[in-house]
Amino acid sequence: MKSLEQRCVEHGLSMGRKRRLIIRVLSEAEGHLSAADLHRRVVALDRSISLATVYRTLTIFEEIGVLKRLDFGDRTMRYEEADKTPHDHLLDMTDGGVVEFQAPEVAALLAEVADRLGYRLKGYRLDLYATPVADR
Amino acid sequence: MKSLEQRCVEHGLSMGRKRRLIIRVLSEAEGHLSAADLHRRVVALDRSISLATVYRTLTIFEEIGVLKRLDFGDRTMRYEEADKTPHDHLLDMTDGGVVEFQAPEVAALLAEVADRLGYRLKGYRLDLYATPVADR
DNA sequence: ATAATTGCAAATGTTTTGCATATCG
DNA sequence: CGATATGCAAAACATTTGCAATTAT
Repeated sequence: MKSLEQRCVEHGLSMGRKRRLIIRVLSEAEGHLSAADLHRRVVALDRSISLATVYRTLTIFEEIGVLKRLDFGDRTMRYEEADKTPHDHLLDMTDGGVVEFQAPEVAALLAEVADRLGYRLKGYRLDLYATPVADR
Repeated sequence: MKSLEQRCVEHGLSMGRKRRLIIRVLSEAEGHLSAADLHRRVVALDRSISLATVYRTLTIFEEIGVLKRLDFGDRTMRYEEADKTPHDHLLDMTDGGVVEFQAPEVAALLAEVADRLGYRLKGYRLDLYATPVADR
């Protein structure tokens, strides 16, 4: 699988030391990072990297399709790798945790719904809010 | 159906002139209003009503369950009446329009998906992004 | 050398808040 | 009167941007 860096080069981005560092942190990170999250981690390795750079990098990476921007309804955007298999999010209301899941049937149904309305589905955004079932 | 004002009284809110005015504008409005939208309309009737009051009113109304807060991913929150029949939103990518639709099958499927993950579905948020089909 | 990237501080845009004043019950 | 609600200006935030300085190619 192509590395983030390779994909940057393909898009004609120059690869400075700081950008490399951000890429490294991104590659090692799990889950859904906000700009502040990422900045915190990156600053731990090089305290000269500014928040503005982190924002600019995230924006660029979203534009070249390396990251996907997530919006969970609080007012901070989060990012995740774009090339993961498509999935949606279930938000655990008891602890704020995020469970990822795949549901091809859902996508199929949504496409059909859009079709009924006279539209072609280009994408969707689905977040489930749920509480864990006790017995298990 | 209970009026907004009735529901406010039930929650022990006092009903000043300005709040009544905001309620009136809200009742007559259609669709998904932002705080700025609402303020614009309200100010047309009484230019002494501040944006802060509009925000405070929206927050209160959401807390007492009269309004539902919507987040379409741009960074301004919108509100709609909470007691409308449940529905989701399809966003027309060509003109930014919002089409509301009902899809009980979707809700049913989502509940089942949550169940498979060991959760009980409490709510969800679904936005479809789509383009109109030309021929029709 | 030329173009891309960055830090900093200032600017944005939305929403919230402290406090004194006005209004409600 | 005591409790709420409001206006105003300032504060909070997340995010973006202008510009001069640094780094990449």
